Amino acid sequence: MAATLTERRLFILKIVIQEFVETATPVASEMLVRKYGLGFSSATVRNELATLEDLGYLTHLHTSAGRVPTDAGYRFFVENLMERTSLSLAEQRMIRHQFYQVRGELDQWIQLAGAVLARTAQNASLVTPPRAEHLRFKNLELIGIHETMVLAVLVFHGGIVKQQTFSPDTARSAEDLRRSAGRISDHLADLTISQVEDVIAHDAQQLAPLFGDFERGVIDMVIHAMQTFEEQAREQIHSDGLLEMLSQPEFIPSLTRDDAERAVERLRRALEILKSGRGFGQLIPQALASEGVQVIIGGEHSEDEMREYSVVLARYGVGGTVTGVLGVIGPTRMAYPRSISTVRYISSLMSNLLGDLYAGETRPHVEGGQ
Amino acid sequence: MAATLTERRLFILKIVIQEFVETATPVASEMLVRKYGLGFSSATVRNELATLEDLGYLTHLHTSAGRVPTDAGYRFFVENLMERTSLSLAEQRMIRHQFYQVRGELDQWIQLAGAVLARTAQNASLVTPPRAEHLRFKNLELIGIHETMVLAVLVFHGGIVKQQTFSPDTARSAEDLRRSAGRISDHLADLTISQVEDVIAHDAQQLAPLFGDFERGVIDMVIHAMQTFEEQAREQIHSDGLLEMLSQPEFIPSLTRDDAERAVERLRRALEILKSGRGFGQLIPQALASEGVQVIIGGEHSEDEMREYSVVLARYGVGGTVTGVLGVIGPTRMAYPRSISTVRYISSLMSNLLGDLYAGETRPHVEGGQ
DNA sequence: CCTTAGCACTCTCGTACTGTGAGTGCTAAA
DNA sequence: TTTAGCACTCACAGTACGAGAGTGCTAAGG
Repeated sequence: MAATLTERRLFILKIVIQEFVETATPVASEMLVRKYGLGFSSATVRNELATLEDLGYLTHLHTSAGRVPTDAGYRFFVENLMERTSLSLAEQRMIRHQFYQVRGELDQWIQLAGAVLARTAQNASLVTPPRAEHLRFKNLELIGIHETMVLAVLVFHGGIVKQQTFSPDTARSAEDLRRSAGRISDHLADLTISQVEDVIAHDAQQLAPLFGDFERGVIDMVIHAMQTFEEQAREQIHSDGLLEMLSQPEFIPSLTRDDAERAVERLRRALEILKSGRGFGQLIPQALASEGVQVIIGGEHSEDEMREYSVVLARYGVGGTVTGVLGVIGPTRMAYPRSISTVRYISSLMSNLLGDLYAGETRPHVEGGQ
Repeated sequence: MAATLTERRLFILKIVIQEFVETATPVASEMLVRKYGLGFSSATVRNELATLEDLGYLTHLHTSAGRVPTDAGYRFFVENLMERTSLSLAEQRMIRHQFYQVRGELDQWIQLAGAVLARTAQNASLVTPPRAEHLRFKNLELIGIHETMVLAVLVFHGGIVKQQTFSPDTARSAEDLRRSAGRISDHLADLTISQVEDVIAHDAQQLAPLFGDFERGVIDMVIHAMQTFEEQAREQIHSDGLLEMLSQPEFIPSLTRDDAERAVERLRRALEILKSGRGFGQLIPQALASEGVQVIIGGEHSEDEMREYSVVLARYGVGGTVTGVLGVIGPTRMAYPRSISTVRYISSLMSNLLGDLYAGETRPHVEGGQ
């Protein structure tokens, strides 16, 4: 039972997994011998395969089919067998160039990160916007659109901007609006929601002369906007690369009836997972609390719907304050080395970009730097 | 040959289409007689069906299958047979309520419009943001994030906001930034891109004393930002409701082999169409130039990839200046009355909402108004 | 002339059966 | 310990067949 993992067995396990990842078909003993010019016969390989199966790293779908890695097999591969590579310098340069094209536009970074992850890892990707735990107010601008409509531009620390229109009870001049905005900005500068609420609650008397009905209304709106914005931010997950993932063989039905049916079902499920974000909901906070690249393989997920998928995640951001999560999701049969190096590279790239937005924070250096 | 369209034939055509839209299975003569209590036999119906087939409104997949509408059949139905309904008041109220929840947030309107269209019409939806043909500058705000990083908030007419960060060569105080922003805002107010360019090119001498290197740099950035923003806006198509569309029977494979395969293929195609926006690219400008609800059915599309789909589109917006397009896309077997009334309602709702943002423009009144 | 009952014909769909090929597991010998 | 040999298993594709649905046509009836 308790067979040992000889050098040869490790090697066979490794090539079985690599082979399966590449071809998506169960791998046979004979084939390994031929393709890799192994110095021993297929019967020997079969014996080894049987042992690896006993150890739980491989399985059989049915008696006369080739071997397929189990989740445990992938886990072992990721932990002990695969070589840690980096993206090629050419790829790195190309990616950096794309980010350079949209310099200065945070929203675009996120979109681009998703697109690049998907294309590079040939799987779906997910990116959450970088967010501080709590929004910190920085500045408010009020711009009259017409007599009864005002555009409020709220700026928060970290270059986060939110716009919101509202119609005040009484018309106000541009000058009035500017003054009001200035007064409010001065008083709320650098505060979080709860601090804003505190200030308003406690200093009501002192503020009364400065803040009329209009200003009170605006502040209420600011609080409301910050609250909903924080809530949205917590849940917001950009996903991309659906098509890339769907071009994986798992989703391309062979000619047999039930496989086609299963493929459609898988497809629909995958869609639901990506669209709703259910399935990796809990993964995000978990990843936010970790360092380095996280890999969650198939059955290791806590949700059933995810047990056919693996996720490669990494935190990115500056220091411990403004962070987001990005990663790749795909079938458990995934090119882990590539996914991992992609996620690692993009996350450090994004960290660097964000670093430029924040002064005085520690700034990790990206491989092959910018 | 040149058979006439008697009252009875029209009625039969109508119920055939309604039946097929509802059940997604070819409709048989016997079944019509039973279900609709027709006063004549199935043989008679068969004769009539044959005539309608001669006229090009129906087809046969093979000899012994029920009738299926052709594109021409749907077209005739939409034009002459279907009764124009409106969404129920309850639905209208529910939808208005949802929009009320996100009042003041233009981005959310678009997202919500897409979601509501999809859910109500049970198909995919597409929405382009409302855009003026040309951005018109309104206001610029410069906010220092730290010594070497400045956040620029550009506000355009129509409440459109764009943010952009950049790092100036030399550090500047908050007061400096405000003054620069003010000067630039004053000079560029209400201008389009080309006008901005003109001003800069022609008034170089006069402006020289006011605008130093820093201001020139900022203005260049503003021009660049406006350009890319306009380009992006032209191409931007939000789509939603992929899942709703995919729950249509067209995408749910029956148990037969080739059908399953075809379903997967359809699915993949649909995805590509929605993701890339190819396929209805030309439809958008076309819809922008038209009034009312446009229906494009199957083979009427100019692209082959779209010939299995129908699109129901409408322009929305204020006057002729700030407009967008929204609509529904799904299999040609579509509940046209419902899709059309949904699109009609949402488009007038969006027009109304936008109307509040623009003073002095004509403002069409939405059914059951807000 | 329109309607309809009757019936033959066509085509799909599901099932059952079969041969083939790939690949394993085991055994016995080297 | 390795390996040749072989029986065994199982998916897969092709074929055949019966059942069922629905049409188209024809001939009779109003």
